[in-house]
Amino acid sequence: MTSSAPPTQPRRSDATRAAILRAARERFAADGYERATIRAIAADAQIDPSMVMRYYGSKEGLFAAAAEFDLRLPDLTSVPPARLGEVLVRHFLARWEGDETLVALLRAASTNPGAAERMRGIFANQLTAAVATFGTDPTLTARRAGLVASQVLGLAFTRYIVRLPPMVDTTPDELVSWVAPTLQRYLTGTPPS
Amino acid sequence: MTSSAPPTQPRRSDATRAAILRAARERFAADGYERATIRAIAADAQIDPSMVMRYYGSKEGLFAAAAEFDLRLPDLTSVPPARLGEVLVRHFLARWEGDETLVALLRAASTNPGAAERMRGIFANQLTAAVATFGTDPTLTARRAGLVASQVLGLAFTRYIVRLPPMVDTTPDELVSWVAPTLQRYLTGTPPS
DNA sequence: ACCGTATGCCAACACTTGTTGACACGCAAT
DNA sequence: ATTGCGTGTCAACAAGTGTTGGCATACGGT
Repeated sequence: MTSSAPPTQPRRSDATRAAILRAARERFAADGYERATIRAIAADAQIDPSMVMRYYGSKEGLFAAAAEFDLRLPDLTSVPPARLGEVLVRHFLARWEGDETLVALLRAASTNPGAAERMRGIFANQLTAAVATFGTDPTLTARRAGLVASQVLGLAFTRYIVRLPPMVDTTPDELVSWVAPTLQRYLTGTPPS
Repeated sequence: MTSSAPPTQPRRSDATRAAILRAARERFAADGYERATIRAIAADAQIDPSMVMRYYGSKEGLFAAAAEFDLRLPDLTSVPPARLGEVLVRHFLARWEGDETLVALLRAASTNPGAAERMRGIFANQLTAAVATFGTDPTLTARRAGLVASQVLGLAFTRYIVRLPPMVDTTPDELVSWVAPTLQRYLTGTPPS
């Protein structure tokens, strides 16, 4: 997402590349890595399967391009410490509802080692970095971030992947008010004995 | 798991059937539904692929048999209400570490609609039923159960599927003490405004 | 001993997969 | 007009998939 490309002049095939990427994200999000076939993606993008290979090299390469993702975490230092949990849940929910890339990554991460590795990278780097910005015991930072990830990914998993009815039917606002205190404690709570 | 079969007399092929089921669970847990091939499962069980078809009908049938699962939730009415969260996390962790069936189901549920449906059934029925045993507002029971599922499945997802390092390295006891208060609030906490 | 049946293996089918190479068209520069 | 190259289509390959039918063998009941 939002790649800052070097000032290469636009190619005539940019529209096709974008169509492929869009179709790929949809299919990966809906079907997972293995069920999303290059033929189906090409059909959605209304081009020939061989174009996918030419522009992205392989299925793995296509997925790597389609699963580029930035959590776009806000600057947590400018957030009132007591509202960290609320801000985080709300941000994650908005990020998920508005961009299916993360759902694609989530689905694929269950079965594709490369996707799992990327997911690990995203949360280990971006989330842990954000948690580290406000000064708590540095030895606990990784664990706090991991716990936050567990609740936030569990929320996404039950709501967007498994689609548990109570999690699908609940409004984002209600989810925020239930889950925010959890993240708040994971982030700033005193470690249990 | 632990199926209570009618008193049919033991077949000579029971050992083979069991070997297939064991290999299937391992493969489904390690690779997910689509990457776990019948040929690989048969090779693990040291029999011919056609035997799998004869005894389980199809790959879907094999998965259905291999993913039979009971959460074995304890009787929550005999638990001190203040310790419900702790008891639940500990139970889930133990259940996961000791039986790879749930991991198989979890992996498969990401890409296989049937597996997702089964996962929904398990949590909608077994967990919701357990939550309903202690009397809270019945209109909130499903939501409470859903929230518990989100945290518990997120724990499993980050620890066993994506394998986020901080979640893998943390001992079960530490996880319990962090997560128990979360479940406790989801189960018995007053609903937020 | 005989016979029906359960158990197992082998070979093959029909299909889908990712991937590749050859060939046609159209644009831009010379 | 001609050359080169980017863009696109078509057909095909090799490998792997779930699945099926036929055939051998060994067991259990009579």
